[in-house]
Amino acid sequence: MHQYRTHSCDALRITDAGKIARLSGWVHRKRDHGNLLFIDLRDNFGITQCVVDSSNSEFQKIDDLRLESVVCVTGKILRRSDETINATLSTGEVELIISDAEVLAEADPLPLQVNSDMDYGEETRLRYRFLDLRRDRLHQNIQLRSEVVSSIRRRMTEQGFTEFQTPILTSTSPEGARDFLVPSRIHPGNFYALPQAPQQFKQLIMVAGFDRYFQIAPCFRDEDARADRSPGEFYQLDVEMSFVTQDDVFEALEPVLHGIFVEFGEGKSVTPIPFPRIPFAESMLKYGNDKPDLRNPIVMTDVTNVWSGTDFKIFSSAIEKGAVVRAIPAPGADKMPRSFFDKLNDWAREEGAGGLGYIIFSDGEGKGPISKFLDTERMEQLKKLTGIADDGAVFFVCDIEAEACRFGGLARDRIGAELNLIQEDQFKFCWIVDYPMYERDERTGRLIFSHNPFSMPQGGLEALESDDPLKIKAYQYDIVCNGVELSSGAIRNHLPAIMYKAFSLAGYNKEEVELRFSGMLNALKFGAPPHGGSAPGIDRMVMLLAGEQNIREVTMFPMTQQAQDLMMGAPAPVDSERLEELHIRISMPPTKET
RNA sequence: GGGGGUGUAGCUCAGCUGGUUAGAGCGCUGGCCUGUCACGCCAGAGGUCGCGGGUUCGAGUCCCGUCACUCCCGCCA
Repeated sequence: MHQYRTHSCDALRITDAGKIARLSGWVHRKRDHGNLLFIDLRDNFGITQCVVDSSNSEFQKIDDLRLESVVCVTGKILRRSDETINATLSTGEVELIISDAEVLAEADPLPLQVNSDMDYGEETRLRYRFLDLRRDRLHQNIQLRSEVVSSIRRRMTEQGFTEFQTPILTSTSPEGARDFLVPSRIHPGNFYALPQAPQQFKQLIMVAGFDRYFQIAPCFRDEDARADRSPGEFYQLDVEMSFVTQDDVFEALEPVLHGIFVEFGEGKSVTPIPFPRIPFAESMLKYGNDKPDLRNPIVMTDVTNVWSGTDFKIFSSAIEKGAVVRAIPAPGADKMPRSFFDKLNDWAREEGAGGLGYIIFSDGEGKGPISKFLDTERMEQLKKLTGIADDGAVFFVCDIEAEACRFGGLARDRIGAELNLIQEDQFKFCWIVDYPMYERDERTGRLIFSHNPFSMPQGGLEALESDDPLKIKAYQYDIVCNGVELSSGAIRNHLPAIMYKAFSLAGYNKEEVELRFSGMLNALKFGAPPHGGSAPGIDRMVMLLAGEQNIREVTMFPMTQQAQDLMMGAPAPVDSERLEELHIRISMPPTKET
């Protein structure tokens, strides 16, 4: 018989009755009846009830065990009597009658209860992460994550992609986020950087002729955390392909994403292939942002013309100064009480907007404080534009375009949630395409790259030379699911001439570009294939699939919001000898005076 | 860097308008219980009310500061 176990704690069934079995696991729960003791023994796979009574010499040893101690028990498998069957356990028709028991490891009293689904404070959970991970919910989430990653690997490989590793110690990249730096011992005063993403490497892999690359890639960015953003590190399904158009990238990724979400989505419906493609400008107009939650059926429209020149001066004079009015149709809102509209108005004020104007339609007639400013003709136009004609309400946001989009988007989310319009049982995917290549930096007035400086501008060199830079679009795209940005990607700029020109518009001269991107540029000068790719976030995909609101719930060993690992005690000071070796001297920030 | 929330027993929380000895559940320790499955019953131990200062006859409670966790803004392709 095996030293530790003949079966897992999820293996025994009624057909095993009569056998001698050996199980090892954690003491999940004890039910002590004095002379009869039940132990729920748990391992990775499940739970089996084990029984011992006081006539057994092992009784006292087991009776003394605290919860979460590790024990190996051996004994006969018995069919339970009909009244004692536990239908909630897969092993509930049998139990193990303990004849021998060996304590493999004793547990101290627990700082958090493993056998409970109670909410615990984040600090306790992170400090004792190994205990939290034993608990069902987190255990399942991490298991799911592993299965998702395996399935991604299989699906990518089947589509002809090849997995490669790229360096973790690399050079600092001038664009994007703050780098994590690693001091060089051999080169005093010089630093490696951890990759923010394997962006340049994957392009170099294409230049090297490997055609289709993917990697479950760790990415490191020294930026502040959010609920959906780990501090420090996260993982991407990093993808790059040669000789492809934007549509080829979409067609390669859609079946993988669709397949994953069908496989692990537990019956929720998934947007059929091909996913809708929504131009950036259209998304901003209709949804107020570039990561629309399409489970919300509300679509905004521009109704500036409806309000222009009316006697409602708040809107009409703002329009004269360049503001726009966006309508947020709210089907069914005519049935809501007055407090619903007041609450939304209060919320709008808290968000810094002037308020949230509205017109209520019931039986085809417009009512509400501002409806009197619209004559019949304008009212008809409004009904036509918003699709709200007989029953419902229309909310209005009036501001300069960017602010109207932003706030309208928030209001759309809010109203959709309040009216229970969100289709919770769905995964709604879309591509956002045609991002602008450049935007104006509001503080400096300078032209900056909107997204990736390595993206190919639509229209190529000609567009860069003759068009208004702010009108140039890039072959740059995001994939969005249920309002979560999963990835961004692009067809890359593989031509040095276009790269020099693209950077010069953003204020970098040829020398600077060569200095900063020598590796990349050099490679492009020796025959680079047209190529492009994307990089969906693994953590966020698993978050969506697990139905979690927080990325720490799908991360095995996360750090706190302040980027500390409470379990391992990182970051931590190091010995002065280590610092000397690295040619580093600490310069502490001044301590605050009180 | 900024704004909000939380911080009371090992854990989750209650503690009113400032007023006697700060409570409950779980866990822990001891006792009783042979068919439970969140077993039940009895008893006990366990507290720098995050920390520092202030107001007050009196502070868990009010004020100021600070620290930790968290949510958000900035930041982040």
